[in-house]
Amino acid sequence: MSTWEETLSQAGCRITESRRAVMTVLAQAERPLVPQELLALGLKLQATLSLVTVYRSLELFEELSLVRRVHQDTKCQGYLLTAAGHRHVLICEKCGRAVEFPGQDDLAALIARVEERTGYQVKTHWLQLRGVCAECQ
Amino acid sequence: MSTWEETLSQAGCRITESRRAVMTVLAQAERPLVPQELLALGLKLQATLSLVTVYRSLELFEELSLVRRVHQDTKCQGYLLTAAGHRHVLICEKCGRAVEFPGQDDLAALIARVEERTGYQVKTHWLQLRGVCAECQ
DNA sequence: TCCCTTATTGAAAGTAATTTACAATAATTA
DNA sequence: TAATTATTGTAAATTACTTTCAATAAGGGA
Repeated sequence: MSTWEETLSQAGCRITESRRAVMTVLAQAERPLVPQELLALGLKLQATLSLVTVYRSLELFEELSLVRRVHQDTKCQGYLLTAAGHRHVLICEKCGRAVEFPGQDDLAALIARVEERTGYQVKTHWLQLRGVCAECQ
Repeated sequence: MSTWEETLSQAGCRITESRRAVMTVLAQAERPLVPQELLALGLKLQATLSLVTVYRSLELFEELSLVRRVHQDTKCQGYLLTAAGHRHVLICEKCGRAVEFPGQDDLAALIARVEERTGYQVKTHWLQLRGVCAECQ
């Protein structure tokens, strides 16, 4: 039983073929995928998969922090598997390939300074880099 | 003639009542607004304003860097006036109020390290913080 | 100041994205 | 294995956004 299946079980959710298909596609993807893409790829694994189920699966996975939403300048909506302990995303603007990297400590000082300046209490942060990957350069 | 009007003129665009209404609403807002909200508030200033024009104005303003798009967890698409020289946004998760802050230098070291590790060449970055503002604490 | 050019606008229709309703199906637990 | 009920797919509904096109109004020049 893989990690995500345990997470689902513990949350009282069922492990279905549809969810398995969506998860498998996400696990094999190396760039953020939109619901339509997930459907197209997922259909190869689960012939009866529907777009509605893709949306519902993503909603559930996101709640359980198994998946993260990646935003882009114009269109938002790309989903990526959450790599444990890694928080930030770097996307290639040519091929779309995404890698995650840690970077919490680097931001600690910045966040402390911002809190002091603004009076806000910072709860979460969200950093996304965009560039060109080694192969596309 | 205000700054944004000059920017528009120099780009060969006309200063219209509709654009003025959208800009005025944005200037008075202290949190990111979605197109629908901009329409509702803008109608008080320009009775014939339409949603289509709100979309088109935002598109133009964004091209000219007068306005920036802010992304939120679920709903994407919120627009905020660009504060000159400031790059990052901090949003209160209770009242939605947003403040901007500089923070380029802080990230330079992080970005350099990520480039080295991943082989990517980082072009742009995008940082958004979420927390609770002084009044909502 | 008035006219002329043409960028800009709103209405309406079109397309795409996302959500909801509901009966049928399949995952789990006893 | 049977019973319970979460989950699914279909279809329809809603929302978000874009395009078309004729009417309007901004602003440069007479």
